[in-house]
Amino acid sequence: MPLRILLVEDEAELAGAIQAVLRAQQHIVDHVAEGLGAWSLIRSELATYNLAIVDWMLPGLSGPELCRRLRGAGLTLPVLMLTALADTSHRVQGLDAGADDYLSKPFAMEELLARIRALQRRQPNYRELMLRAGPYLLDPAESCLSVQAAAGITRIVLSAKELQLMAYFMEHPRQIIPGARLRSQLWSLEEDPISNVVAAQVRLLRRKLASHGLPSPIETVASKGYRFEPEP
Amino acid sequence: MPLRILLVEDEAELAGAIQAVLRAQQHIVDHVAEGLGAWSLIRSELATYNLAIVDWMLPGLSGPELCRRLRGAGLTLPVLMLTALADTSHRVQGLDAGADDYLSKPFAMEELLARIRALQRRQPNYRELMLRAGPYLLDPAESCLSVQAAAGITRIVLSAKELQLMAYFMEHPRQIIPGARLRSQLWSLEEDPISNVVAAQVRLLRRKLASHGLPSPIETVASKGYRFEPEP
DNA sequence: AAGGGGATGAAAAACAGGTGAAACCGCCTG
DNA sequence: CAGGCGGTTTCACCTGTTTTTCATCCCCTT
Repeated sequence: MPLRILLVEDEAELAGAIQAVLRAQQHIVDHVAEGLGAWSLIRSELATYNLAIVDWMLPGLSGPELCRRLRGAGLTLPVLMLTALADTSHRVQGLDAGADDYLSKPFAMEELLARIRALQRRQPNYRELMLRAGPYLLDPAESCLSVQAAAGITRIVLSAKELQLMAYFMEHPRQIIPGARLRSQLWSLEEDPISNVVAAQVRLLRRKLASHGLPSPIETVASKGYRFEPEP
Repeated sequence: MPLRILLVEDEAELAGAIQAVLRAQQHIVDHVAEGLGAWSLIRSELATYNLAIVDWMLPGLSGPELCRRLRGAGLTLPVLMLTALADTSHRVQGLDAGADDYLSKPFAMEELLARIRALQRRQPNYRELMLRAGPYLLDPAESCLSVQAAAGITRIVLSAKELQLMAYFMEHPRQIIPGARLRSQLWSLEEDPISNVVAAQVRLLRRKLASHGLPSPIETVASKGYRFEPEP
C-alpha cells in the first residue's frame, strides 16, 4: 500500500538514499531540508501525508520542535524521528515531543522500512483491507482490481500508479475531482507543473479496464476534472 | 470556488506565471505592478476582492505600507505577502503590518494555491456550502444547479463562468444589477472594455436553463441591468 | 423617430484534456 | 555488465468544450 511520505532531512546524501528506497517501495515522497518548510507544507494541506520522517537536527526549526508544533496543532500525522544520537535521553525527549517512533543513525534501510510498516499498522484507521465501490473491489495487497459483471468476475492486475489512482477514485466516488488535485495528492510536489501525467495515467487506467472488456467508470467533466461513477 | 484576486507584483515574469496558475484554478485575477495603483484600485471599489497577493518590495508604496493602509481604512481583505527575504524579522514585520500569511520566494505554485485555500478557510464567512434562493440550489463543488419545480427537481451542470454568474445572481436576488457591475465583478479588468461578454454569458446561462424547460429567472431591466427573481 | 443597450447566432480563439509514439528509468536476467 | 522489460513520463499533435468576438438585429427609452 503506497504511502504519502514527507521526509525532513538536511543531509542531502542521506535524504537522497532514503527517497530512493521509499520510492522503490512505491511510496510518494516529498523532501524538504528544513523544519519550517516542512511545517508550512503540512499546514498548507497541499497533500495529505500518511507519515513524516523527521531528522532530529535540522536548521531552523528542529525535529522535536516541529513535532511539538504538529501536536500543538492537533495533527495526528505519525512521525518517525531520525537521530545520530543513540542515547536514551534523546529518545525520551523525542517521544515526549510527540514522535511515534525513533530510529538512530546509522540504520539499515530494511529497518526503516520495517518501522514504517509497524507504524502504519498502529494507525487507528489502519486499512490493509480492500476497498469496495459498487462492483469494483480493490485489493492493495495484491495490487489488483476485481470487477463483478453479469459475465462474471474479472480480475485485473494494476501497476503502482494505476492502483493509487483507482484507490483515490474509489475513495471519492461520484465526486468531481480536479486534475490538479490528483496531481498534488498522487505525485510528489517537486515535479514540473506543466505536464500531463495525470491525463496520461488516467488514460492508461481506462485503457486497461477497456482491454478487459469493461465500460469505463471514469468520466471526464470538461475543464473541471474527473468523476468516478461505480454504478453504470 | 472562484475567487476575485488582486495581484500586486512588479516582476513581470513572476506576475505572469502567478496569473496563469490562478486563472487555471478559475480565479479572476487583476494585476497591478505597484502599490499605489493597487491602493487606488481597492479604494475605488470597482471590484470586490476576496484576496490580495502582495509583493514585499514594490516601487512607490511597499507591500507592508499598502497593508497598513488597508488595515488603517478598516478593510479586512485577506493579504498574502510575498517576499524574497526569508528571515523571520521580515515575517514578523509583514504580519504586524496586517498581512494574513506570508510566503517567501522562491515558492512552488502548488504551495501558493494551498496557502490561498488555507486563507479562505480561515475567513469568518467561509462557505464551501451550497447557495439557495427560492427553488434554486447551487452546488459549487459539483458545479451544478438544482431547480425544484412542480414537475420535480431538475439538475443542470454548469460551466465555470455560468456558475460564477449564477452565484452572483443568487447572492443578490431581486436587485437590479448593472451589466457593468457583473463585468467588473466577474471578469478581470484589463480586458477590452467594449465587449459584450456579459450579455453573451447571460444568454448562455438563460439558454441552458431554457433547454431544460425552465422559465428564465433572469430578466433584463432595460438600460439598467439584470434582475434575478427566484420566485416566478 | 433616433439612439443605445441588449439579444442573437455564427465563427473564432483559447483551453483542457485525449492520444500514440518515443524516451526514460530502475530492475531483472542472461 | 549489457540488454531487455514493464512501468511511467514526455512530447507533439489532435479533439471537443468553453468562452469571447463579431456583425447584425431588435426593442425600449427618450
